[in-house]
Amino acid sequence: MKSMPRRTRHNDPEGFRARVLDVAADLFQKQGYHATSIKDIMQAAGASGGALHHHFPTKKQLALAVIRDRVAPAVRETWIEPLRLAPSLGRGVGGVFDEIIAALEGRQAVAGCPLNNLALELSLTEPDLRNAINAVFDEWKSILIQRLGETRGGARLDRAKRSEAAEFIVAVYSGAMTLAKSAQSASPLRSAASVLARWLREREFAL
Amino acid sequence: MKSMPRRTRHNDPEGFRARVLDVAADLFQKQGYHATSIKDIMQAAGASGGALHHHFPTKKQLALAVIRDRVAPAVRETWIEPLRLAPSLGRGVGGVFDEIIAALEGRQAVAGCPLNNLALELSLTEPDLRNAINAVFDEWKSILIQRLGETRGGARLDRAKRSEAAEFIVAVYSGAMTLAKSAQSASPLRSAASVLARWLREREFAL
DNA sequence: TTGCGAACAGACCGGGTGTCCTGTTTATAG
DNA sequence: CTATAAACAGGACACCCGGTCTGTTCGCAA
Repeated sequence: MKSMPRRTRHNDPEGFRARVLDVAADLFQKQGYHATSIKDIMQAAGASGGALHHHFPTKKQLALAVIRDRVAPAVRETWIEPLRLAPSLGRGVGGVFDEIIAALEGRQAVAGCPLNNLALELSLTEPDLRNAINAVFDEWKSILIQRLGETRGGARLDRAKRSEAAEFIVAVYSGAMTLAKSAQSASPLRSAASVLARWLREREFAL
Repeated sequence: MKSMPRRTRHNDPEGFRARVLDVAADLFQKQGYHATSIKDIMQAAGASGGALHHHFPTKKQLALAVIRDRVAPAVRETWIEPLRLAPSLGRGVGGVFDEIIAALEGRQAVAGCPLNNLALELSLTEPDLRNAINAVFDEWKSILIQRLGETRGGARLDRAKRSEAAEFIVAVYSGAMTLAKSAQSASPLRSAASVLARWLREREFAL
């Protein structure tokens, strides 16, 4: 059990861990996993090699923690929860796209979806990381399948067809973000959002 | 001008260059750019350091050549040309998906789309490579826009809307391939193909 | 045949990689 | 207060990275 918080504390493993994960998640997204050295992370986080190694024995384990404790929560926060709380699926999907596009226009560079980035760089060579990444995609798909079932059009479909539609929505977003990163522009996301919204309406998946 | 081909030739710059590009394209796709060392390439191609450096002074220039001389032609061969020659856009898109899915099932691992892989790993940090990658995406979009204009549904759209639809198709494929690589399964591609085919039909983009 | 530049071989370099190890400090339980 | 383990510091480690350098061989043209 944790003791009461002390005013003056020098050893702060949780704070340290959080700082390192923040920095690593940021650098992994901006530079990629292999292009980021642990020295980069040490310097950006103000961490010593010993401390880093104490909390994350290997770079791979650090990446796993980044996926579990940073990337997955980020997807939940920007996609899954808004989808769960939205009044309708159409509003939910549209709202998420709008949020992401708005956030993108505030920045000067399009870094892409962190889940996509790590998925393409690591899923083929690192099975452990692939599983962790895949779990997030599945969670994402699940909420879409669920909410799809509540729509007029979705109610007409069996589970397999609903799964198809959910996968399709995720694919549209992932692909549009890939194009956006390559073009360094939010425009592909706007296109995708517009076409996808119409698709949802026409198939009666919107409400 | 090239001279007549000799029987016994020891210096074979074109053959050497082709071998290196083949090997590099393969390793870049299977392991990623940063995870592939030039030593890996030397060993797999049976090339000496001096020869490699003579043809490709830096790793980045090798990557650029891989994109221009291997990745771009691959996209042209698997996507652009079939699209150009297809009797209709719907047949074209459907046929390409079928081909890719069939090719995937022959392999034991899903390595993903080489253009996607390189785009996400390099486009943010290497502007030169990003431009080369982006050019391929544009070429891909162009043929889609052109053929879209020949369809009943596409003829009703202005250039901007046609561009939106073209970007959408590319995004669906890219995203589905990302999911396929992450899941190590062709199933997301099958889902995407099915939903996309219906979308093309309903919007009268099929023929 | 000879001259010469392109094609290639292989050693070499400085710097960086991820990981480990030896200490030292800190917090807490007894 | 003392014992003990966790939290941290920082250097050492062996290896590998991308790139360069010098030297040799080849092909062709004069």
